Amino acid sequence: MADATDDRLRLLIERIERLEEEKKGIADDIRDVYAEAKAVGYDPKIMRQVVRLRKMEPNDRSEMEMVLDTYKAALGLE
Amino acid sequence: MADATDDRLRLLIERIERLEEEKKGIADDIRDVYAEAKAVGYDPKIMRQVVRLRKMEPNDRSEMEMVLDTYKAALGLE
Amino acid sequence: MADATDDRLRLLIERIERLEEEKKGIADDIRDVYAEAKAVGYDPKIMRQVVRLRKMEPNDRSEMEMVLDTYKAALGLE
Amino acid sequence: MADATDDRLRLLIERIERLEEEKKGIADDIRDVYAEAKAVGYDPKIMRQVVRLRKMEPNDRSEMEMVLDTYKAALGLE
DNA sequence: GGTATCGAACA
DNA sequence: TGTTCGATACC
Repeated sequence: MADATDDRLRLLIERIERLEEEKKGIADDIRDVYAEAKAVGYDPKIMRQVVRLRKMEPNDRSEMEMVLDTYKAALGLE
Repeated sequence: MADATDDRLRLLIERIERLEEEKKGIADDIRDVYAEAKAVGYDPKIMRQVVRLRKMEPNDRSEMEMVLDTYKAALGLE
Repeated sequence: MADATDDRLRLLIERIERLEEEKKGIADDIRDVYAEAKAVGYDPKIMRQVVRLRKMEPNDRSEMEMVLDTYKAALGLE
Repeated sequence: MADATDDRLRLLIERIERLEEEKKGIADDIRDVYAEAKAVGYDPKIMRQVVRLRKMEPNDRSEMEMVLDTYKAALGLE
């Protein structure tokens, strides 16, 4: 016999489950876009890197790329 | 000088970015629900286990729990 | 023209790479043990759960299992 | 009363646990090296990128970097 | 190979 | 402590 506490927990869990379904739906959409991009010749893996770079502040990105170049030079990478 | 190919890539990337924003919004909502649950005394970590269990087929779940109990007994867990 | 600073960075990187190789070797060993267990009929996924449970303090574990049972009851799981 | 089957499972689990301890020890060592590098002014996050790049085949890396530059140009990233 | 979960690193 | 990020496990 479910009491009030049980119901409160159940409602929270059900809200989470609904949200997780929505999230999964969107994740599927994203996957579809990558698949579509791949089908017309783009490299999904590199697209993911681009998305990551675009998320950064421009200043942070150029700063980061500058330091990265320094390290690569120090290690004979390229 | 952006050509048609550039635009196609850009459009794909922008679709992905919009979807990722939506996904993040929902992830934030989920986090909020767990925080709310924690605030009223529930344990978020255990709630996550429950969510996972509820995702499984009932038969699979009881099968899994039976085997787990067997292993625990074999190892003196509990 | 590598200077002293370059060398310092390189040495740090190389130490990390050696350690990562060792780590990978051990990860491979672990995977092999799970594969061996599976070959004689054990379920690797459930074994991982057992390993996780054994890592916990006995008090924490029984506490956690008690709460989990409560939640499951509240949600009609089992 | 533990039978032979119990013992076999126990031995497998214990082998895994020993290996996981070793693995954790090495992970700690790696963390220490990054901390040491940070203490003398290097950026651990970028060091991790360098380690990742050095893991790739040189050909794969330059190929990847070339495509990445193309995409960045197409998107006005720098 | 890709995604989701988990634990560690950092603020 | 809480969030973010990388590593790991599962599909």
